[in-house]
Amino acid sequence: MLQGQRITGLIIRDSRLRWPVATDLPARLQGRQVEALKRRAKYILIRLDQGGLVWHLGMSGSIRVVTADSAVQKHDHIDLLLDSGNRLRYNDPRRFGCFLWCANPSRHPLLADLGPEPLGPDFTGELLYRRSRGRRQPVKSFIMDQKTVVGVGNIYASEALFEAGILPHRQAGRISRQRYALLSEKIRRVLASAIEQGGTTLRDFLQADGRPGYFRQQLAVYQREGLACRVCGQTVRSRVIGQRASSYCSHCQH
DNA sequence: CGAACGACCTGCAGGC
DNA sequence: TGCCTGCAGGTCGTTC
Repeated sequence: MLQGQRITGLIIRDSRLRWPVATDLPARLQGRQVEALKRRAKYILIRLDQGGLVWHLGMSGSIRVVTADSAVQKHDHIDLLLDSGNRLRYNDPRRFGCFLWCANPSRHPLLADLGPEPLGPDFTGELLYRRSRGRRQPVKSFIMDQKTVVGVGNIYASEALFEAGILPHRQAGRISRQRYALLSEKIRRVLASAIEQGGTTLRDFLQADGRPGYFRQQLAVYQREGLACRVCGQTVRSRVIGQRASSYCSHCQH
């Protein structure tokens, strides 16, 4: 339990992340008490008795709970020392994450324009429909835009569009209210299912406990280009949309 | 304003 | 075997 613990120190081994870790962070954090732990989109927000932290794991970051004598591994960037004697050790091979101090983490500018949580009550088909009017961009780009809804990355966007029977390159502004109702439902279902299975392991991604995620086994189109669609048998196709590989079944999706 | 796209970075796969 | 290239991912910042 992190809440209630006091921070006894911070070790910065490698400050190179998306933004350099501030050199005054150890001094700022020393002696602070953790008041609350929250999440918004993929940001971890830690409220302290004075200020707090905005922490993002990028795509390859992980945190493990270790003790002082645990061997340091490649890409271990930061240790957050706690008065329990444990440490939170942050490892991030690709350095896409960040570790930022903020006077009020939940009001950090990075969070200002984020759309609703996909599993929360504010995310509806009606919202997708309204926000998409007049938009000419592909629907896949639209749902991957964090201003539309947070948390829908390339894998889950591809899968949800397949489940909803919508072609990824279809113009967002030309999709009906009814189809967006279905799409919002599928986005929720796909994300909930992926979370249940511990995420999707591609190459080197692992869960916090070191086990792989098992959602990969039920991917319908993502990274299945050239293979038979699991529903109709037709070959899964792929094209680049918004600089991202996007696979789909042209028989099941319209 | 929306939209497109480059940039960041490393590990891995594939080709030679 | 070893080198080189290309790709993958999340999301900000810049440019059109």
